[in-house]
Amino acid sequence: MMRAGWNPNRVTFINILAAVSSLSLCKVGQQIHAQVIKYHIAGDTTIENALLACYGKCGEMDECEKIFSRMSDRKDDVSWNSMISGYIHNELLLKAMDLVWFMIQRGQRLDHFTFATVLSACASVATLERGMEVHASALRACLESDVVVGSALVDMYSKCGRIDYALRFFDMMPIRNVYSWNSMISGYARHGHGDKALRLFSRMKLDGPPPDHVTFVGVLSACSHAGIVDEGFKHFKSMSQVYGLAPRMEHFSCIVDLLGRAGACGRANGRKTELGRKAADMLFEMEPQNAVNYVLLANMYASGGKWEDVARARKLMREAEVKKEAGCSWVTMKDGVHVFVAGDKSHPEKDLVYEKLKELNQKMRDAGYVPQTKYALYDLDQENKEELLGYHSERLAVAFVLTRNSGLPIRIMKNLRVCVDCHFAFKFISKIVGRQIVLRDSNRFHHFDDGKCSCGDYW
DNA sequence: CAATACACCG
Repeated sequence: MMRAGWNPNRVTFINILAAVSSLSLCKVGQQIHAQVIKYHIAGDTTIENALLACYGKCGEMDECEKIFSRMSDRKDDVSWNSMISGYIHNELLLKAMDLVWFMIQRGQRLDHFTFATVLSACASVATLERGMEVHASALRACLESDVVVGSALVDMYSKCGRIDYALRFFDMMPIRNVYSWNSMISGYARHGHGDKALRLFSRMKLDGPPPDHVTFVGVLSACSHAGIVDEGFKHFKSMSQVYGLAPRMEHFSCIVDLLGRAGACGRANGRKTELGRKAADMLFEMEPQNAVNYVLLANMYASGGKWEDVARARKLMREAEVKKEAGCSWVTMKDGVHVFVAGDKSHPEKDLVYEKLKELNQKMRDAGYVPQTKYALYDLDQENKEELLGYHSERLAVAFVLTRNSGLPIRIMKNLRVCVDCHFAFKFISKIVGRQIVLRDSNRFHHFDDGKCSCGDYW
């Protein structure tokens, strides 16, 4: 266009910046920024907003802050919202919340974009208390019946462990879109209510919007969490055959997981294992650096007792040199959020925590607890295995909560899946201390009460 | 120009 002698104007730049930010092309964004200055349109609010969105998606919040402060009275709602969502996408939640708080204090009206973004932040860190405050603000702003805010609320309540509130709200919504239905179906899946998820899916097919690929992620994961293999396959087939939706990577993941969890590959299900292996191959091709795919395949074989295949999957993973995230757990107390990592010695009350853990361990052993070391995939001797298992982050978190007095359910959040041993231990702990424990792992919610877990030991 | 839903997770 420029070679042909045309000059770009603000509309050109708005569109270019939108394209660049959707691709997260940071370097290109900077070049466009330079051009914007050259063409003397850097003081245009829409252009500045597009730059904020672009830098935010590229992880350049420092640059956003510079632009934002330069904008002074040119800022509009979009500028504020872009900053908030930029902070949230870059995991700067405190800064995002500070900005929201600042907006409220200066009497600025929050719109449905702000609420949706802030609720997704509450959902992602699972802070129910804050989520409910945001809900109350949305109510005051008369945005509670907005479908975008409503869907975000359903998701927030489900991810914060209150599937009951999620359903109550879902049922009250005057208008529901595909996001609302998907949030509720995935919520049921996350809480292990496979039957309810499938029933809601049937209802959606009757009088809801047409299901999309996300709906099927929810449906398939619901089947996986509840161990419903055959019906899961039926839905997987209907996805392409009835709804014309081509299966994506995430659907193949669900299928591999479904087979693994149900232990189908050890049984007379050779064809399905074959499908699982093919699905895994496709995943490796699509994202060879994602550790999760290797773990999935290994789990599928492990559940069927195919140990040589497990070893082979793990070897593949080593060869691909993939890395995994470190595990941590956190709890919200009156004095704030406390984070723990395995074997952590950094907490200010660590002495009390370890003392409590020691006391718990003794009581657990007296009650018949034996460390489930055979499920730990470390190549270590028995003693070391027990040592490592005994100090997983969720144990530190539960011990920490128990050093403080209260009768409320103990709510613990963890970024990875709970291991067999910790799951076993938590059942004992719930009985010994007579407290309900709600553990949200990366996968789902576990409700421990009086020596039992709501997942029925299947997760 | 900003927004909500998504499986897997030593």
